[in-house]
Amino acid sequence: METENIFAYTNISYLCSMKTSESCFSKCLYFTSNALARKVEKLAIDSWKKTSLSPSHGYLLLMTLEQPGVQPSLIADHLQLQPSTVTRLIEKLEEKKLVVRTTEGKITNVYPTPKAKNLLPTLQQCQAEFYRQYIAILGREESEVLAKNLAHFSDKLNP
Amino acid sequence: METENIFAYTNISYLCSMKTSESCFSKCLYFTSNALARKVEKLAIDSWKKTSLSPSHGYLLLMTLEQPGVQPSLIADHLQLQPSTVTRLIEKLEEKKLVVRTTEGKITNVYPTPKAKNLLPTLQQCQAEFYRQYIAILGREESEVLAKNLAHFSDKLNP
DNA sequence: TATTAATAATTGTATATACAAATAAAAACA
DNA sequence: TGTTTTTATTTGTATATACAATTATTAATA
Repeated sequence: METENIFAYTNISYLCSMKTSESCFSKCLYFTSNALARKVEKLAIDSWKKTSLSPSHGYLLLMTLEQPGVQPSLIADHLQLQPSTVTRLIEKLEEKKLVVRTTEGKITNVYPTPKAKNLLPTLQQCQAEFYRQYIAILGREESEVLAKNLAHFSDKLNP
Repeated sequence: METENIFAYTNISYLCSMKTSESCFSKCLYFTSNALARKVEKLAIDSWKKTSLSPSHGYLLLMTLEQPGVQPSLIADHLQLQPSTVTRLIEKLEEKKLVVRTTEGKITNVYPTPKAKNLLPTLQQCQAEFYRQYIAILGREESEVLAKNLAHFSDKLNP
């Protein structure tokens, strides 16, 4: 396949004179996707701060509350994380006495503790707060379209 | 501000029956942006494998080749990474004898070594290869629009 | 039924990244 | 000129994440 290098025009003075937003890197999916993810992450971390949980932990905990006994493999699937990562997240929630695990054969089930159940409203608040925040900045319609787009392109890049 | 919770409809059976791509999380920027970034990252890692450098290291090294003496702060700016992260990346490249640092006062300059200069064609190849790969999967036009979009929304989420 | 293959989860190890604090130098300013 | 503020960089520390290998269990199959 023929492809010119979009970065071929880069040279010292050019790069030097650019603002970040016009950098050649801003045309590159590697940087744009990472930068966006990090900024969204930051927003999410802020929103979840009052629970002293990271967004991943928060969402995982929500999953166990919505679906007590949920299996790590399903969690990994929905949160789009590796099984090993999910194990680590669960371990931490277990330490905090927010979930318990039971294992039967090769199947593990994750259940929320009463402490987690009490936390549910706060968790939902955090989730809503996060949503509200990015909506406020990006716009409702735009946010929805963006998320849809990201999901679409993400799917195309499978696995 | 009034905002209904887009996730409010989630419940056990619903979540259970969904394919990942229709999960409520696929409407959430947190997951969509992270998932995309990770998949793009994976593609990039593959493309850069032949240099045994991570994409970040590769791009940083390219910057020093395009602009010998470039300062960490400018690198951080263009690569959209924290200064501390850039320091760590440079340290590693220094270990590999690919860059050298000189410090005068508070200013540090990063220069590519001859070894790095020899590597330039390979680096450019990797960059082009990465570009070619995602173009092949996502389409040229689509990729460009996507990157532009990501940069746009990323900007809006500043700082 | 016995063997093989697939699946679920975990553990060991490595990575990139960030934040906050520290250091040091330069610039602003009073 | 002396003091304060800003800037550039680095260090210490913590995090999330991943990959590869391992364990254990279940399912498939010959």
